[in-house]
Amino acid sequence: MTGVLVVDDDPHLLRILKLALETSGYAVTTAVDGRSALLAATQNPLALVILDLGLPDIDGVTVIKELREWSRVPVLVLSARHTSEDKVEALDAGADDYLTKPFGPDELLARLRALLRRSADLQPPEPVVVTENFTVDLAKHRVSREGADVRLTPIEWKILEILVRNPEKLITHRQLLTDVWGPAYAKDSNYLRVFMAQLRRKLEPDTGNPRHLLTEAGIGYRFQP
Amino acid sequence: MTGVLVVDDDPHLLRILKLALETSGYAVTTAVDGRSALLAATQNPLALVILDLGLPDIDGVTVIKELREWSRVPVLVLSARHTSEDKVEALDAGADDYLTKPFGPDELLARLRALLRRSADLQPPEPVVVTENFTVDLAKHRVSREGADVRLTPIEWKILEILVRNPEKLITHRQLLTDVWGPAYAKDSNYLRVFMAQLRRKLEPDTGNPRHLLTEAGIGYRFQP
DNA sequence: GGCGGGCCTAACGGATCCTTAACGGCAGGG
DNA sequence: CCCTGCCGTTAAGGATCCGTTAGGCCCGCC
Repeated sequence: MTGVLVVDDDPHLLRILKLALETSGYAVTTAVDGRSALLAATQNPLALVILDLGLPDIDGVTVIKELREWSRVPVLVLSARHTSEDKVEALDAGADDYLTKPFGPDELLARLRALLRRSADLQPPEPVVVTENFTVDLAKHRVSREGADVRLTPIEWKILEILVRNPEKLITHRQLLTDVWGPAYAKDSNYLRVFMAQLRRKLEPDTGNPRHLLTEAGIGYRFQP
Repeated sequence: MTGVLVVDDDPHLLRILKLALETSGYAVTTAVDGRSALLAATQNPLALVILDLGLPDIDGVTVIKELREWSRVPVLVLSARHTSEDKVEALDAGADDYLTKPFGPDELLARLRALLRRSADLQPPEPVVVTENFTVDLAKHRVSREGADVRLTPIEWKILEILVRNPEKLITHRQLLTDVWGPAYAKDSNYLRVFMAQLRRKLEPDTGNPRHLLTEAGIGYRFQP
């Protein structure tokens, strides 16, 4: 079964789309805003995303950019805005097609078939770790948050890399110190605390209550995806 | 070089399209009817076809179907007909996108980029890399800026080539040094800084604020298309 | 031999980054 | 209640790294 995610804040249109798609044989999941759309995209195996640009919480283009940081799923954009600038912006952000409202259901389904046909035969694995707040691309050595690149210093990156490569696993102070600074610096100092504070300031939404870079008192740190 | 075939029976529109595409860095071949279009498609290595449906000899949809019997090249359809039936027919015949006249050149180029981006996943890495400021032709060993060729020394080219072949990926100093000068020269000196300055002076519009040849302090460099 | 292009070295201002120290919050134990 | 670890945060110094320029060396070419 082909999974399709439909994102629209209009419940009426959402119901119509869901019905039309399901009668055409697709498995449909829905979302009503950008936040929940990105979350749903991480949890379901999707073959295509239909995205309305006019969302209540996040700008639709931002949703595309964030999605594109870790996924290549085809994105078909729906929008009431029909200027060239809007279309160019969405397409260059990573969308695959742009359909202006009002549209006929036949055309939507045809464009959907075209996209699915084109992307039917590719699925390369991606060395990208993603959380709801930031994404880490190990291969490209790059970390971004809310669509924007985050600049990390060499030591910050090294620490983050070690933690991210061992999700949910507890890494001791000693291991981090020797891996980053070398065996000579294995004795505890407060380098680590300083850099963890830096990392959290750059990546965590609430520095006081970290959600992904957790500390295990007296032992070490842990990365929670 | 990214080859694009443009098929249209209106010589005026054809000339406009050809010019717009060439200034964007594509290699354009043209055809004025369906017969010659199918012939041209067999003879040139193409990355994309832009096809006007209103041709004098063969019906456009038939052209798509015939083309699809042996080629998977992305097809972007132009047409004055804007009914759902026309779009569905063309898309289901094998077209990848359907753009109704009149259209803005910006939108056409954006949709073209979207199609090329999608189909680039299957093919080996592109022989031509284009940025808004300069283009690099890996195959022909040439780089041009604002239409004019840029003279690069052998070492400058080697550095640029390595960076461009790994878009957005961070390349460490060590890797650049060993790849360009050999393993013996892996120890840091400042050749690299000198040559990066040279490259930026030749390619970047604002040397002080590089937009494509980015430096990652303490680690290496990154090419941003 | 003169000449020019390409490559390496040296040096300096400026930006970035690492280290260190100091302070406050928090919990547990005396 | 105070004392003591442990952690998080901030700020400032000094060290390191980067970009840039200038000059000298080497080699091929006129």
